[in-house]
Amino acid sequence: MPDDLHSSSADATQQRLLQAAGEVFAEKGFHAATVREICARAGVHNIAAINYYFRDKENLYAETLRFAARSPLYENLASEWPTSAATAEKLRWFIGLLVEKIVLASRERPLWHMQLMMRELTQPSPIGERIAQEFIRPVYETLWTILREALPRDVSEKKLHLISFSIVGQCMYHRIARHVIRLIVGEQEQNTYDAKTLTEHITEFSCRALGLDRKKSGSKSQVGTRGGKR
Amino acid sequence: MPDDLHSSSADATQQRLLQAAGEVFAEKGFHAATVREICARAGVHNIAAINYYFRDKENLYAETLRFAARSPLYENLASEWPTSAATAEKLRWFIGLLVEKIVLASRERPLWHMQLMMRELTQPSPIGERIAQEFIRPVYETLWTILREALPRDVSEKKLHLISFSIVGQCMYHRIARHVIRLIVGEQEQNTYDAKTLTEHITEFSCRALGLDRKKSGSKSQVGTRGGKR
DNA sequence: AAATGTTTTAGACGCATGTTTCAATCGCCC
DNA sequence: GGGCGATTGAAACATGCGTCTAAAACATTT
Repeated sequence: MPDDLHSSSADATQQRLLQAAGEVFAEKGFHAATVREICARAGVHNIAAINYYFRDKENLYAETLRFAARSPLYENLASEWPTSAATAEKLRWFIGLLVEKIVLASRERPLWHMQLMMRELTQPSPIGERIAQEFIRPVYETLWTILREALPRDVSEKKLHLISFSIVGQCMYHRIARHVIRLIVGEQEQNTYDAKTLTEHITEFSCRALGLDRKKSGSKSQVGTRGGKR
Repeated sequence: MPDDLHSSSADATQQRLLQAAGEVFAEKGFHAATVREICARAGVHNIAAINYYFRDKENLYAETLRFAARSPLYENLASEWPTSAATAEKLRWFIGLLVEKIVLASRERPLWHMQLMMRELTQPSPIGERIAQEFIRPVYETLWTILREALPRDVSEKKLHLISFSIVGQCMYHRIARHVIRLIVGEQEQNTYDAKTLTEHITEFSCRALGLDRKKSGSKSQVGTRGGKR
């Protein structure tokens, strides 16, 4: 028999605890989550392990949040920037990133990462406030850069803020209010809201609102509301 | 001395408990809220009052949610419908209603009503799931009616859903992510986001996206992104 | 094989929670 | 004024929580 058969071999219990804690915290929140349930889901038979590996429950929570913050979103924001593309295409790239990395559960990463982060963003706790702030800032700064380039110079900073909230709000709503959306359209249709569909819709909606053409970086638009089938 | 001077005269302790419970539940959530803090904030010196007037903590929570659901939003949705106005004006009326009654704290009603409702909508609990569902349904049905009239007939139902989520998402984001917004623009600027400002921006943004004119119920639009100061 | 540092186990601890109990008090009607 | 239901008061209850302690089991090195 292979020597890595017994349960606690390669996958250190510390990492299993972090994984399980992330899931439970994301589902139930800090207070409703119990260390006993976390240990049970991690397959750890004793609850003292949390105090052994992590100091206490609060530190465990902060650690899971730190882990979730190390998302691939960061690297994408920094590296894969399409510098040469038209402004409308940059906006599509940004919206696609938000939808793919935050809104929808990606196959590469477990879904509790962004669930937990959203929880901290909508209801910040003293424990993870800082972490969540440092997570969300670069997102808006990236969007600002794109919008500054896309819009006329005389657009006020306040208007720019409102526009960015309109765009980010559209994206985030599909994660934050996913229970409401499921209620309205049913689980079946919600499953058809994949990354491509949402990105296409929100980009189209926003570009028309801003008068951005999809081909060049001009500021005039061509309208005509034909949604059609998809 | 007047006979209604003592603290527990006209304002029944039951109502003070409901009010206090609503505030605490809205701020901290069901689990983090304690009956002792609720009683303290209500000025009730003994904690058994909660089990006396309301059966238990869960029922108290459901009762506060029921109270919050009886919002003036309902009456407005049913009665003050501007039937004769242009479709763009109907959309502005709807957005204005959402912003005023849900997003911003109105003077007429305490702010915990919608705080609590948003909490239940974003993270539904078995206790209040039904109440929250019955609250949000009419909102979307009203928006559907407006959009159906405003958009061409060949717009698919799925597209209509996506559009409605784009509009509602823009509005709700200012309540759900108000901590993020405060972080981004600062508390000072956030205070300038009054009902009029938000309604105007979201209406303009959405009407342009849909190609709706602001005067007639036509489907052509006139663009030119001039934000300017407000 | 012995020693040493690391991890796991079992159990108990103190504390805060929601709930219950029962007596005391108040308001009101006959 | 006495009787009586409704309300309030104070204390105690059981339970579940996060944390701690100390010994056992394990792994690794000497």
